[in-house]
Amino acid sequence: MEYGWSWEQKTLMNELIEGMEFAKQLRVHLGSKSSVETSDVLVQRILSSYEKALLILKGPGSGSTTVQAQANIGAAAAANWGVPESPISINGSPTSDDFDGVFKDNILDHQENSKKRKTQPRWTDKVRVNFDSGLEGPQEDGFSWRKYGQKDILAAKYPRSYYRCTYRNTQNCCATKQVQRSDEDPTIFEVTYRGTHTCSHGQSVQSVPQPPSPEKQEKRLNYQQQQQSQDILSNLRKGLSVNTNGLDNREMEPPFTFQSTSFGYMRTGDHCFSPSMLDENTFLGFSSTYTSPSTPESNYFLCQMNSFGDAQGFEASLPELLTANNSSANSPILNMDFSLDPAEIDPNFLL
DNA sequence: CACATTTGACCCGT
DNA sequence: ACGGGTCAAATGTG
Repeated sequence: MEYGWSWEQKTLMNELIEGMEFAKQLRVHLGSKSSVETSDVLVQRILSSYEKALLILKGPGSGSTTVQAQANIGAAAAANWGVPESPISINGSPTSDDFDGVFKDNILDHQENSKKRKTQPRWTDKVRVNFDSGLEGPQEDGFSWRKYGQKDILAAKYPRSYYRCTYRNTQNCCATKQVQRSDEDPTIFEVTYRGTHTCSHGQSVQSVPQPPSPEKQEKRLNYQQQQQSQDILSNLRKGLSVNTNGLDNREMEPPFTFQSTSFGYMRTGDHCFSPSMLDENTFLGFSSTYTSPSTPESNYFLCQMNSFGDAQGFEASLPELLTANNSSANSPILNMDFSLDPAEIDPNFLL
């Protein structure tokens, strides 16, 4: 659908430009040693913009994709185990059908849901958990998921967990995901996403305050965002080094929630890039929007790129990657003429 | 109290 | 009929 593409392009363009602007502002602010709060806000806005842009690029894709990442898992007390998440798995453009399914079918009724299930975009990521490393607690990808079921799968050794967006009811956000631990390699989790988020929460944490809402979840999110801000800055100052603490490695139900952030992913077979490759000291595994208040410490995914040509991402510098991205992208969106000059971005600008 | 998780039951597609 | 996916009451948590 051309209309769809046009809309996506516009939105993507805006997000990228916005993100770049915020990045520039942040650099200025950092240079002038402005307040932590200002930097904090800017960081959030940057990440928000890029994540939204990537979300657009991600699209539903077709078929399954594979992403492997090493997550630093921390021990968590709760019995709920989190899941590796990769909300931003760039996988080309969505089909119009996919988007129609997501944006139009908001009526929650069983038959509609069944119908929707078929038309919703769906993609799978594989995330590897590094059990040697630790994770303090649940981490999320910026989306807020709520577990609504668990099922033993016939052919699978481990149960499959079902999650849906927390804001399904309040915002008709029908995104869901399934998490299945791999039989062969228990450190790998296959996360199947269905639908895209239409909610205004989670990944797209806006610098603009959430619209005043009577819903209690809003309050909670605000608190979480504050936590995020603190964590983000904290991590930035620490150079975002990987945090690894003990992990309670349970057989069936890892008591952790970990996440791969939208920055930590790339999907196999795609020509897209992962922002986490931009600078392993700054962006790598940087969760800009995790919403769990229980996870002050971040855990990061060290992505093992399965693709991006030769999986050399970690060695590449930001400018190189940006150049590569521009040249390798065959997405019309990426070919848009926005003046992203690699030289303008200091790979360490966030440090 | 308000949220999330657990888990058995139910629904639906194959 | 079977298995995967979802619902919803019970339960847990802060």
